[in-house]
Formats: sequence, C-alpha cells, structure tokens
Amino acid sequence: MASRPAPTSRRGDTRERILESATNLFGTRGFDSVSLDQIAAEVGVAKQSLLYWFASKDDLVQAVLANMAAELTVVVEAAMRAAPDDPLDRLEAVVHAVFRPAVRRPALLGLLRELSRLPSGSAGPLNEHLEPLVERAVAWMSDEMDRGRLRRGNPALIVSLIYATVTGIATEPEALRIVGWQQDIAGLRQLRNEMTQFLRAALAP
Amino acid sequence: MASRPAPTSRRGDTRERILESATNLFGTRGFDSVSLDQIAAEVGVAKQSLLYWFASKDDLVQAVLANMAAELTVVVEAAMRAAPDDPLDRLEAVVHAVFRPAVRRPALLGLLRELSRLPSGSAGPLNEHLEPLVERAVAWMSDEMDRGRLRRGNPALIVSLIYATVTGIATEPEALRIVGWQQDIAGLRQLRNEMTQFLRAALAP
DNA sequence: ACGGTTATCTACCAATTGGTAGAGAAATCT
DNA sequence: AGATTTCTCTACCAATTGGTAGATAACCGT
Repeated sequence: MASRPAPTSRRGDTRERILESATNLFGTRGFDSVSLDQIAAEVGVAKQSLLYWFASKDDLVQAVLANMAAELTVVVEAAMRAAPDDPLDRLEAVVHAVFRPAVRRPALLGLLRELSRLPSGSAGPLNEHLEPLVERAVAWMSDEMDRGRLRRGNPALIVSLIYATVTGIATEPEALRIVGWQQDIAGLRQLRNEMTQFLRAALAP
Repeated sequence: MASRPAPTSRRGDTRERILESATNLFGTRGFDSVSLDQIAAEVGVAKQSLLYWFASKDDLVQAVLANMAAELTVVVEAAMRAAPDDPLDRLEAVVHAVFRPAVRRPALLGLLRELSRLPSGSAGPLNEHLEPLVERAVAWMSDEMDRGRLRRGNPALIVSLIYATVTGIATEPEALRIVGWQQDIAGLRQLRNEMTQFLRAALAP
C-alpha cells in the first residue's frame, strides 16, 4: 500500500536504481539470500536509503514483484495483440517477446519462480495481479483447441507446461552450460529457434 | 571427502534423518534460506549434532547434493535399462520414473535447480558426477535422431528443453495451483499423462 | 570392570541480519 | 532569506547466523 512519495525526486533515480539491483539480485539468488546491505552496496548507497524508499525488506520484495509482473504483463499483452491470428504463430510471437528480456535478465522469470517460496499470504496480492493473465491464456488455448487449431488436451495443464519449459530454460543457464551451450548471439538464436520448434511440435494439432 | 564414520551407529539413523530433512528444506526453500537450527529443530536434535555428522553447513549441502545425484542416477539408469526400445516409449518410461519421486518430493529436482546458485566451484564435484549422465542422454538422443526415430534438432538443446519442462513442472506447484490444478491422485495422473503427451508430440519425428 | 570410542548435549562467540533514531545537507516553498 | 520538506547519511541495536569448546552419557572390546 503505502502511497509512494511519488517520483518527484529532483535528480532522483535512486528508487529506480534500487528496484533494478534488487530485481537482479532477488531473481538470481532468492529473497532470503540477498541482504539489504548487498543491494545497498551494489547501488552505491547506504542501507538506510533503501529503508527510506521502502519501509522494510518485505516492502521492497513486494515492489520488485509488482514491477516485474507489470513489465511482463505489458510485454505479453503487446505481443498478443500484435501477433498474427494463427495460434502457433501467435504463441511463437509471445514466446519470442518474453524470451528476449528473459535470457538477458534471468532474474525476471527467476522472480516468478521465487513466488512459491514466499511466506504464504505474502504472495497473495501478486497472484491476484497475475491470475487474469493466466486465465485469459487458458481460455484462449481452450478456444483454439475447440476450433481444432491446437492439439487437444487439458488447456490449464498445457499452459503450465509451456510456462515450465520457457521459464526453466530462461532461468537455468547451468542446465544449458552443462550440455555445452554457449551464451553468445548465435547460441541465443539457436536456442530460441529450437525452443520454438519444440513448442510448435508439442502443440500442433 | 571426509571419510564418514561409516553407518555403524548402533541405533543411529540420525545421519540419515538429518540428510532427509535437509534435502526437503534445502530443495524447497534454498540453501541460504534454511538455517542449521531449523534443520536441527525438524530432526528433533541439537544443532551441534548436525555439526558432529557434517563438519560444516557446506559439508551438509555437498552431502545432500551427492545423495540426490546418486538417487536420481539410479532411478534414471534403471528406467533406461528396463525400458522398451522405441525412443518415445523409452523417454516416457524415464520421465515416469523420475516424475513419481519428483512430485512427491519437489525438493529432489528443486535441489538440481539450486545448483546454479551455489558459489561457483562448490558445484564442481556434483557437475562431474552428473556430466556422464547428461552426455549419455545427449548421445542417445543424437543417435535416435540419426535413425529417424525422433524429430531432428539440436540434441543438446532438446535434452535441456525436456529437462526444463519436467523440472519446472515438478518444482513449481504454485504454477499449477494458479491454473486450478489439484494435487490429488487423479490430478497427478492427469498431469503425468498430459506431460507425456506434450513431450511425445514435441519429439515425434 | 574399565578405558576408549561414539554420540549427543549445554554454553558461548563473532559476524551478519533487518530495522530504529536521529543528525545533516540540499532543494523547495513562502 | 528563512522555514520546511526531501533525501541521504552515521551511529546503534536486538535477534539470528554458522561455528567452537568442552562436559557427559552410552556403548564397545578386552
């Protein structure tokens, strides 16, 4: 809640810089593993400046999560609207849209995965934020199945499977490194294409 | 290293009980988020008893990881040997074999995901343990592609994709809960079947 | 019976954690 | 210019962290 001081801050990008560092650290190492001191050190500011902008660590976590959810929602909805009508093409468009920011900042989807670790109740507000997005995805998929344009199955579970695939790949560079994958431009394109083919094959009617 | 006191322990299943609790806690909440006191409390023993069996927290982490890797290796290799020749059937057999213990104890695969968070170098020994398993999987998949019995693609990346899908699904009950999935016997079977169909479709030639 | 190993405990400790109190600049308003 | 709000800082603090020291039983082979 806590109506923010509003981004008046004369020169102040401090709040944004804190949010960005916190996003990266929380998303890659987990909430509990990152101390306020570490974040402050990375931002180049005193710990108490964090606690000025965010009343507590939990507040900061919530802000980071809300930020990420908003960002993802925008990306997904924009891609969804701009995409072609065919469901496989549309899915590819959305996956590509998410993939780009996701592999550059594994923290983004990493945060999503951290959700399940939040003290129950603390994740409530965010779930409410994400639920409509998920519900729409499930409804869309169900509809396309009925039209025979996607392989038939349980729409809810298939949405989860797609989510698991994309998120897993984007958040676990280690799993890719161990099979000898290199994170360079060619590697990224190859990975994206392979994932696209994988999902297309999995969902084609 | 540290040659263990060997499981002589007269009545003592203490070491095993510690390992089990630690596995579940580490796998679901992450290494840093779980304190030795918490593990000790769950086992019902003093913290110093942990430090008797494991010289340090890091030692405990390594033991937990080695344990998990051994368990997974056994399960996978047994399923691989017992499975039919057809690659899709064989893959299904392996996935089923992993899926059963994995959804009952999300911590198992959760630990695997935690690997990328370990202080680099600390993950080395375990990677060496897992690498042969991964390499064999990639070689097998490459072979089956050449025979035309699996959809062609980059074997290494496809192995990673399968890993991401299975692991993601098994470790994120939250992602399933949000689409309304229930973790009961019927739900589990449905999820397993849906995942099987998903992977079969994704890999069929 | 008894000396030594095995296993568990209570008592501490230094470092780090999230968080409080409040001083000191710097910008803004009147 | 002076008062006030906005922002960042230097202390501090209680609780928790991983870990050490050492006492104390319980069990063993001889």
